[in-house]
Amino acid sequence: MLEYGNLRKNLNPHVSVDCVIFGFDFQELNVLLIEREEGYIEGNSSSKPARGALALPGDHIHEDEKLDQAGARVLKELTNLDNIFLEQFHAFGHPNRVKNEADRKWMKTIRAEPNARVITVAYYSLVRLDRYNPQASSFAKHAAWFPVSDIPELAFDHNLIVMRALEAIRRTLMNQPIGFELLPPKFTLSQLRRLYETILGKELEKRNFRRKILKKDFLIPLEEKQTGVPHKAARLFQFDKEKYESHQTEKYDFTF
Amino acid sequence: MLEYGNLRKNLNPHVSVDCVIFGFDFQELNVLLIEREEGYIEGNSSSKPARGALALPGDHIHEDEKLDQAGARVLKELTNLDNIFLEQFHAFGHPNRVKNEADRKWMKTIRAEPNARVITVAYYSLVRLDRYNPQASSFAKHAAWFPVSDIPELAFDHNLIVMRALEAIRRTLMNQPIGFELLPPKFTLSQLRRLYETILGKELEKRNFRRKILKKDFLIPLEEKQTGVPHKAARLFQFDKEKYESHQTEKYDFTF
DNA sequence: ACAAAAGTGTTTAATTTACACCCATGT
DNA sequence: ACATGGGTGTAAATTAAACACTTTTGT
Repeated sequence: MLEYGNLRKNLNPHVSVDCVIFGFDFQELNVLLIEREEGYIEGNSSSKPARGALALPGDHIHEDEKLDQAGARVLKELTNLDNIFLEQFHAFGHPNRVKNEADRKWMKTIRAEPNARVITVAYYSLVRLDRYNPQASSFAKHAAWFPVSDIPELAFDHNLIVMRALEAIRRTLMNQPIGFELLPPKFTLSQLRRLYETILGKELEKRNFRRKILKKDFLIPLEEKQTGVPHKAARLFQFDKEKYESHQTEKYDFTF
Repeated sequence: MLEYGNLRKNLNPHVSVDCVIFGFDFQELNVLLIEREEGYIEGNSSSKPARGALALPGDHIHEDEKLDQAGARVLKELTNLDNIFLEQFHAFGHPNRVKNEADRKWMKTIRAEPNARVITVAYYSLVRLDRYNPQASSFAKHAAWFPVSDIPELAFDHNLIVMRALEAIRRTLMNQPIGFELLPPKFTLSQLRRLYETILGKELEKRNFRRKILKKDFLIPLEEKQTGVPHKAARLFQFDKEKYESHQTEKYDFTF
């Protein structure tokens, strides 16, 4: 259980982690943001968020905690999910990144050392929306999904962090099959393609995409089909992580 | 000028930067390591480095300094070079990363807070050996190049950091033309190919490499040739950064 | 003359691209 | 019946891979 505000012990006031949690609703790529409130957990969630009242989920690290653990803890506290894809992508440390007036005012209410310079280590995380249960966590009423195409103004340098996370996920998407982390275990090839199109911001030709991705040989075609759709039901596939990892082979190709 | 040891002010004892500085001598990829000595600068450089006496160049950040600035400062102090390729690739923060006995003993002699947990933000840097002048800096006699194929045991978690830097440079080498940062302004295609072969640890076919890299259209062929080589002199080329950046176009391709 | 690396082309296979129609399902 | 997305194949162009001999230079 979390102790909050100035009361928390074993907390390193100089280093934090922030998580850019992505979710895909088959239409858009979304980021989970929290509405910050005085007192961290308690507070009235009914008031409209003021300008800059939204932020990435994050926390200071504990003194005896690895960075990845801290990231996983933040994710767990917010979503109640374990074993979620989570990858560090950049550290942000501008000397004034937590020093603007609005942010400082808020920090004074919740931080032991509100004037300290804070370096943050940023992670991006991929969550299947069907796993995210807003009831599961005490933070839930403070968190909401925002489409990446329309992120509001955020606290600190969090808009920058979201942008960098997007760049990181786009880069990685083509080099590692991370897209599956955003889809349910069984999915259609069109859903997969739309995921790629959404993240890359680019249309992909249906037949060619299908051929390419199936050639990779880590997609297991199921006998199952979609149901309840007002058109021909699509075959469902499963991602075979084992197969991917065993077939994994270094490949070098100039892409510049 | 650097103030050292416990006397340094404005220094953040919780966060450091470390630089993995790569250099290419046309044979091997090398890393610049420093021999750590009590008192940081002063000390006898004639004694043999003891086990674990080598480390990556690094320093704590200053309170008013950006992370990238801190990295550039470390590089500058060690090599007297400005405007060098330098890229952050990972933050390391294991709670015990600076807590082993040998390391702690040494830290007590030079650090204001030897017991503090230190998160380090790691950079890799690419330096042309012809620019590195060992006379230029007061650290020079403490620094030496080591081939990446034979890195000795290093302080802290620096062996891990070097490994991760190598992975990062290999990944980036095929996606961005960073290799040129390791070569003199004028180079032959064989030198360029050997650079790629060395970093990737893999032979590349001469004619195909030549065709591929020339098609990229950012190599300017010069009228000049090599001299003093006991074989047919090769044509020299220059990398045209402007041209690269203008031709720069997003390209998506599955490489998994 | 010899050793050593430079420079050059072609053939074959694999991959990429562009493109259009019928099918199955729910309303 | 109609609207919606599912599913399929081919031809042409491009790119990748494999491969060997002649040239130039210093010793």
